[in-house]
Amino acid sequence: MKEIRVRIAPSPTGYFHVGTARTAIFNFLYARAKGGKSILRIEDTNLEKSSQEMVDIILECLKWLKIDWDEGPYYQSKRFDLYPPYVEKLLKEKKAYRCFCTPEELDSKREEAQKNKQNYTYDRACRDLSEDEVRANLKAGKKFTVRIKLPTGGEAKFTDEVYGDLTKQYEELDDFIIVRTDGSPIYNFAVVIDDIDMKISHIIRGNDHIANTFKQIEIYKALDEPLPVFTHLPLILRPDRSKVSKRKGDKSVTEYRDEGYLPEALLNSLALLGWSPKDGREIMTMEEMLEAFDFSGINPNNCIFDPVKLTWMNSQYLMALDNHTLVQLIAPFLIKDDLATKYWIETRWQWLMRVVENLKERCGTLQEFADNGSYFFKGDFEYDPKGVKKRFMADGLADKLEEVRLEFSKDYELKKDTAENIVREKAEKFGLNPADLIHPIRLALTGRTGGPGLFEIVELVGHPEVDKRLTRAIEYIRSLS
RNA sequence: GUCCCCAUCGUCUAGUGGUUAGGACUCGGGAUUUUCGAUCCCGCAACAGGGGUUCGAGUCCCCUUGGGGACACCA
Repeated sequence: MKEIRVRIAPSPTGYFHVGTARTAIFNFLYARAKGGKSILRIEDTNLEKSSQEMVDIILECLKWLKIDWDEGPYYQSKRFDLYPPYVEKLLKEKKAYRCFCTPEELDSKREEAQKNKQNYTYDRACRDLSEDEVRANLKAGKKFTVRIKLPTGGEAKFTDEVYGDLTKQYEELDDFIIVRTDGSPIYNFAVVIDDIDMKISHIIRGNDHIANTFKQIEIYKALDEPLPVFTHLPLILRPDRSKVSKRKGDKSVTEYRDEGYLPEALLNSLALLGWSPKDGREIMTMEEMLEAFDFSGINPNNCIFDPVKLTWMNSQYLMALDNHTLVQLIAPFLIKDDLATKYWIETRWQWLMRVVENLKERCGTLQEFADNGSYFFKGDFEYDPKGVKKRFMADGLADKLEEVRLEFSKDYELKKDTAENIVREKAEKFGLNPADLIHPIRLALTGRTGGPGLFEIVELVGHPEVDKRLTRAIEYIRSLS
């Protein structure tokens, strides 16, 4: 049996969006699941926009998602010498021809067609030039492109793994250009030659390439090359059902990363767009996905990526992480938000692991550890106004808190059990429910109305700081009346 | 405009002629908890419309509608 070879072929224009990532994931999964090879090829054919910087982003994102490849990265732009022999062959066999039409001529014809609401196709003006005419034009130094010669009737067809039999009338296709005036290959041509050269057996890409596929199979045919297996994936659309784009503010993979999503969660979410395992599992490791992966399970309709579900999935992954890893992962966020320094984090690792333990089931992203737990690092927060109304207004609260503070200050260790005993005893003494004391203390210690258990917070924030924060709150409450 | 494709809860989906149309996220309710969250339980919510075919259509065919994509010497 023929070796299975797929390619991951991003183009370094724009940015690395979730659609590109999803296509990469499916290629990767297919190659791995079937014991094939994956090839990374950067499609940077003659585009001023493509830069090393954009290429680096692609590489970075793939690595972050842990999608690796067996060969490459190859750069299309560095393979220009690969194409001429194929062009020669097509020309010699009269399966392609030189076109001397100028861009201006073509543009005006296209405009004309559009004005008349006609569908524009190239009029094949140069298709049947005699050899003498061609020679004369060449001698006169006329610039030319190379166009492929397509049948003028009948239908082009191929079988897609997801969409089934696809057909298109040849009248709808024109003798499209394969080589530019400057000798460089057009995308559709370069892709086919590269795929042939790299012995790609399966082409897996977005369904926005279906129209290209009709053109590309003509090149394979003209070259007498066997067709690869085509698999077109449904597209990922924006919530308004239009195409994902940078301009409209759609997030790139790097943005998801920077907001604190885990690569495993993003990958898992993306793999579940258009595909689902037979048993309906959702949270799956790469190994589980590989085991269950099967193209017959691909749903042909386009879909919308739901960031809310991604956050849910991310939180599931977050909760499953061990505390050590979690501290490692949140460290950059703490530093970025100026909550801690690298050195400080290193010295307080054990303590951070306990903090993280208390925060992990309350966070959807890594960023939220910094957001929701900022009071573990800084005491100069504002009190939540709603909380103040609800929790700081009880009669005589300041005096009661002062008593708690004094009792707390007697024990320098201030473990959570001690703190809990003190609060409960005081509540009983005051004739209050423990909650009536717990909530104001939480607000005093964190500025917030929710969060981890109060006594865990007391222990983690620690004695002198707890005292300081209670003092500040007591003063604040007194200033209210 | 032309061509191609698609159509099950708001979203992601299961379903391949006979199902109370299932699951997940979101949302609502309950249990639990010092709060929030997590967890568990319950609930709201869909076969776009119309014709066929068939004893029987979410499932097959046609039309309509809706949506998407492609129409470059871009990739």
